[in-house]
Amino acid sequence: MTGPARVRFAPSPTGSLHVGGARTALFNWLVARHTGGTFVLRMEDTDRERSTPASEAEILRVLTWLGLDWDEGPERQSERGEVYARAVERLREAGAVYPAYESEEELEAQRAAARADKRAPVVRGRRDRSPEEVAALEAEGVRPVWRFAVEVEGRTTIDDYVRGTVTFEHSAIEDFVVARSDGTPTYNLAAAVDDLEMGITHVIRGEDHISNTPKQMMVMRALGGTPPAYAHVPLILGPDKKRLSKRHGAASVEDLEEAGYVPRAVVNALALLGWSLDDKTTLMTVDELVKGFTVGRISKSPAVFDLQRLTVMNGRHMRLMTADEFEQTLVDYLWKTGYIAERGPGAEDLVRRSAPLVKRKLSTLAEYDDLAGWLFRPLEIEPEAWEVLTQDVKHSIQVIGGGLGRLETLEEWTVDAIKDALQDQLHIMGEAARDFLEPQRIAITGQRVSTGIYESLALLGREEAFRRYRGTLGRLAEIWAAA
RNA sequence: GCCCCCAUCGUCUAGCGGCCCAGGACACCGCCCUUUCAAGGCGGCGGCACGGGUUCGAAUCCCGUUGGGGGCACCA
Repeated sequence: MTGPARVRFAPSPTGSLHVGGARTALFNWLVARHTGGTFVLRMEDTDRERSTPASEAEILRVLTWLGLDWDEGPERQSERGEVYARAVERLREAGAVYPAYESEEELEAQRAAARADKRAPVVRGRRDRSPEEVAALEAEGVRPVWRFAVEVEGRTTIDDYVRGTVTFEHSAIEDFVVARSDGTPTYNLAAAVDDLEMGITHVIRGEDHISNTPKQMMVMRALGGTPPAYAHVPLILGPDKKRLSKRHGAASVEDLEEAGYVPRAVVNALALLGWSLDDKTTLMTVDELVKGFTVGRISKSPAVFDLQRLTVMNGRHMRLMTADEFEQTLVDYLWKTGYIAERGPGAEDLVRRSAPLVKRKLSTLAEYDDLAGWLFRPLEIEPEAWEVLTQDVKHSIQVIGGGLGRLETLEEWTVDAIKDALQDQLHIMGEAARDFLEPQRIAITGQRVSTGIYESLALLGREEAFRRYRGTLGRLAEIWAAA
């Protein structure tokens, strides 16, 4: 593949953007950017029943979130009725299509017969009706569909970038419908006409479309055009090896966004589903992907989508962000999910100040609350943490009291000063670090797992830290007294 | 039933006849580092679906079997 490519992403706006669709969009976008070409966005909304403006808006929003910008469009097939009508007219003049009046029952009978006969279930209408016969049917009010007259002999061969040469015998291809009885175009007509008219050079799409490809090629050729190059990419599967769908959990890009994944990680993970740069590279920036992406390295076999892999990659990408970038990403996410709003004034500031404490520890933005949630509420010791303290009440009181006593002597309240003081104190008391520091953590955060202890104390401020220390000591003292 | 495609560790993959008694990543299991959890470092476990060919030589080529996926609408 050399020179600037004109590629397109052509989703049907009938729902949110799926992981599989997103990857198709990404591959197309990468080819456009890699070759300095053009990325065209086209809405395949000829199905008026299922297509919705809301779905289209959501797809555009998600593509933007992923950073996949388009150069042309969105074109809408629903607005190109005349283009398709003209194409059908040309096909008619060329004798490539014919009006078919067969009833649903007749078609079903044809298919059933073929099946019983162990033949391909192809449907062919009668191409040789006399003008009188047609006139009679029309008089009865029967509206025909227009079918493509597939050559019965021969074959159509796709030269596919990922699959190599794929051949379809015409005998197994039915006379597919090109225009419905109400005059509207079908997918195979509209897609072929658009790919031709929009000057698409490379069609990169899911493997589920491969059996449509010979039909679309026939339409293009009947129209006097030359089909583009094709690359049919393998599908993305769920853990059960079935095509990825909603029932597998997070299957749409929107789900991933809500679950706290960042665009660059999603893009990286998506690119690596069915594509690889070499035998080693896994963590890649968008720029590196653009630079290294080629269709030639797309794999042939379907890939299982592994959320755990994405999660690891997400953590790595977040750690690679600058402090400011991460802070802003976190704040944006927590506003979007309502987290900050629910916590009222001052919450954003607290999130910003705690951002450095969680940057190295998060693998998704949604985990923020697990580590830092304690900052937003009065001390509240979780049961498992309380159990740790009450296993040896006396020891807990000594250690926490020792920590507090030492901290009270501090003149300046900084991370370094706090760290030095507590480290020194644990040595004086002859305690193992773990035995000494875990109670301190629980005393102020109420959690066994949280942001770092020194940083947490510093962030909390002297006064609030002491209040929490004393609160915990008080509760422990009550138990000690009762015992 | 018919047509098309695919087949390397649990998962994502490298491999396009000798560099491979198969390399990397995630997961898993140890160890190190360490204030918990992580992160990071080191090591381990683990795979060429099966059967025939072709070849001096096959994960790589051919055939078959098995398994998996996709398609078969006046849906896209």
